[in-house]
Amino acid sequence: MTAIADVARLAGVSKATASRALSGRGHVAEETRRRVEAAAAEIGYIVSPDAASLVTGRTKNIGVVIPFVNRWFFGEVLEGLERTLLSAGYDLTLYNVDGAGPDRDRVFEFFLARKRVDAVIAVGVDLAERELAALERRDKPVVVLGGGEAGALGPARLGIDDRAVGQLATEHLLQLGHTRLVHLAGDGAAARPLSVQGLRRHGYLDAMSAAGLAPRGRAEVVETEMTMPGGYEAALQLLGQPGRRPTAVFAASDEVAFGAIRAAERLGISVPHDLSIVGVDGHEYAEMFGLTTVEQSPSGQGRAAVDLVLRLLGEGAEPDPLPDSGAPLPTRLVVRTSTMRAPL
Amino acid sequence: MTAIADVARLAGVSKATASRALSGRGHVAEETRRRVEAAAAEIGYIVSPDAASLVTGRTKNIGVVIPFVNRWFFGEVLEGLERTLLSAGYDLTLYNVDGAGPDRDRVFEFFLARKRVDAVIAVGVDLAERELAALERRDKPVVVLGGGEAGALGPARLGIDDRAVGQLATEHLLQLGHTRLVHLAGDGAAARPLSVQGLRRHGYLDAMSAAGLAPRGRAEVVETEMTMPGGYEAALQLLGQPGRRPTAVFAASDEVAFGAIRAAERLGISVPHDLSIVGVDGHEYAEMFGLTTVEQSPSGQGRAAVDLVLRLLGEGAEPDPLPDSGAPLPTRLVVRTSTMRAPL
DNA sequence: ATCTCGACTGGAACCGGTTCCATCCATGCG
DNA sequence: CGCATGGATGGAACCGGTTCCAGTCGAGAT
Repeated sequence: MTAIADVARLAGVSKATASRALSGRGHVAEETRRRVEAAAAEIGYIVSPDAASLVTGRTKNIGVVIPFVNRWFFGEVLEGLERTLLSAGYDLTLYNVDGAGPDRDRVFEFFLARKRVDAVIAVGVDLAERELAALERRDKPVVVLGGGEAGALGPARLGIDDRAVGQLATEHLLQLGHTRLVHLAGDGAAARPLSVQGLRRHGYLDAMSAAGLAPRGRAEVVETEMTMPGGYEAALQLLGQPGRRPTAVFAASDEVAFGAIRAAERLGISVPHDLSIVGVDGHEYAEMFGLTTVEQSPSGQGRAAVDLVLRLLGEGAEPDPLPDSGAPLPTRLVVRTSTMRAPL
Repeated sequence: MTAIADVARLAGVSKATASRALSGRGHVAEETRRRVEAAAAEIGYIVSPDAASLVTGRTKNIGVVIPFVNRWFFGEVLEGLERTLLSAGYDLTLYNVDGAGPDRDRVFEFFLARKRVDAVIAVGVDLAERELAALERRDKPVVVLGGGEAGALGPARLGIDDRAVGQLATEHLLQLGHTRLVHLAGDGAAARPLSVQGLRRHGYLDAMSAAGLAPRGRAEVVETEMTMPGGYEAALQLLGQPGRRPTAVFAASDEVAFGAIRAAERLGISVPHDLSIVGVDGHEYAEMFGLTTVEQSPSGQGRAAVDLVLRLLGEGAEPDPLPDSGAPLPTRLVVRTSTMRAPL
């Protein structure tokens, strides 16, 4: 119902002219345009995106692959993506994919391979060669946000410098005079050195050895799920044992740090007097917890990813070839009350 | 590239037959089907959803309108929706809309009005009359999950019985002998009695007056944002004042409860000895906090919403007209260590 | 042996737009 | 004044499928 032919008839013009008038492409007399627009408004006409994309080959729809929606970082990124895409007139189709498995294959080989999305933004997922190849074959631009090897060939990458983040957080603790540190790392930090958690761990180790600590890998690293309960359990374990406790903890994410703070309190260990804790993310709740953290802006990263993908799609009149590509997104240390000078 | 015509040519059949073979509609000889499928596989053919939906009128795509993605309940619902839709072969297009404003209008009047989604699932948003009408006019089924008036006309509704939840939580505290209760309600609980927070508040008030408490509205209700910092600030305020403190708090959500627990600890008030706290949601972190709560299953609700919407779209061979419609989704009280008998 | 029926297949219309191409016409210029 | 130029418009092809309709053919019924 209410196809463009109806609009054309009502306005007394041809389909071709109606299409030009409404889409703004090509030459249409000002008065004709007005007539067509009036006709369209009168019968409540809205273009069929299907029909349009069938011929233009563009869907104005971006596929987003994301492993979690319920972790703060990912949720923020998703919101940033959505808002930005929406205001650019794009739809966002969500694919919640984590780990491997048939579901994941189905997403890449069927859902994303169809002509329903113009491009793909992958947030915090390591794309397999095969998956990338499948997308490239249908030549869909891919933007990867977070994790992975920066500057590698293949898809456009975007993200903070996680290794620098690990260094920065660790150096903050070292400068406060701490020498007994522990890193609560994310699962798989050692096994996947190029993952977010792997890079943060690497930065931690760098800073430690630069400070002359832990020459033979004695710097402690404990891996745990990057959630609040993950941090809680790990810290309970770590701090509950008798013997020399660490005086400072670098948590791989703010959520882990929250859990650690709570565990410390539970054990009667005062933060920051007995234990300094630093996280990374700039979580919404960091202020409430008084958490010192390395802030990043996930929603800003979402925005940046959209800007990049739209540029790859040739939107926005191509202001420049491809600017500042490669430069990591900004982070900054925010000192609150969870860290202090080490006890003598 | 690689249209169905190519497949047909390669298999030596007509487009019509190729289409029938691949979609499984109509009669095709077994051997022909095999040939067509082999041809499709050989050239890596995948149907164009645009072309298909242009003629069938169905997009196999559902629009989801959700106000937050970064609150636990909503994130879980979203995951549930996504997983279920995916396995039914549907895409999920996300519209992150909260409050009012031009963005919201744009979503309803443009994005959702186009022929790009078959139906709409609205999670925790109050649809305006006008918005509903716009969708109905393009006859798109609408399923509303959470909030609003149950059993009302218009869109299909689905959700837990929030009033009963409020009652249940409150009765738990009353049964433990508490008489000085406070309800940490969500923003707008009093102003919008049919919202989730409004109904929970109502249930609380019901239980209180049934117990003979607060005959003249003396039952305390404090409104705050339904987040952890929201609960933290409100509880700090509430518990920090001198004078007779409440001995029990019913928090409108687990996140609020977590904030309240933390505030109490900060003030040196022991939970549960000095203060009992009960929440609602069954948050992933509830166990870690030892929080007594009224559990619901947001991801299960997402699943249920998808089932309902697919039934409205006439999928699944219509097993029954419309079963158990109207029955609220299940909840249950889970007692942990944040509540105990009132001090004498 | 003829008729009927139903499985199987191909031709062609159609979904709703966009865009190429040709035509028409009013101007600007030599 | 003739002609090139370019804006405005319409006709028609096309994007890639699905589906209606008609036709063929073999098997079972009469």
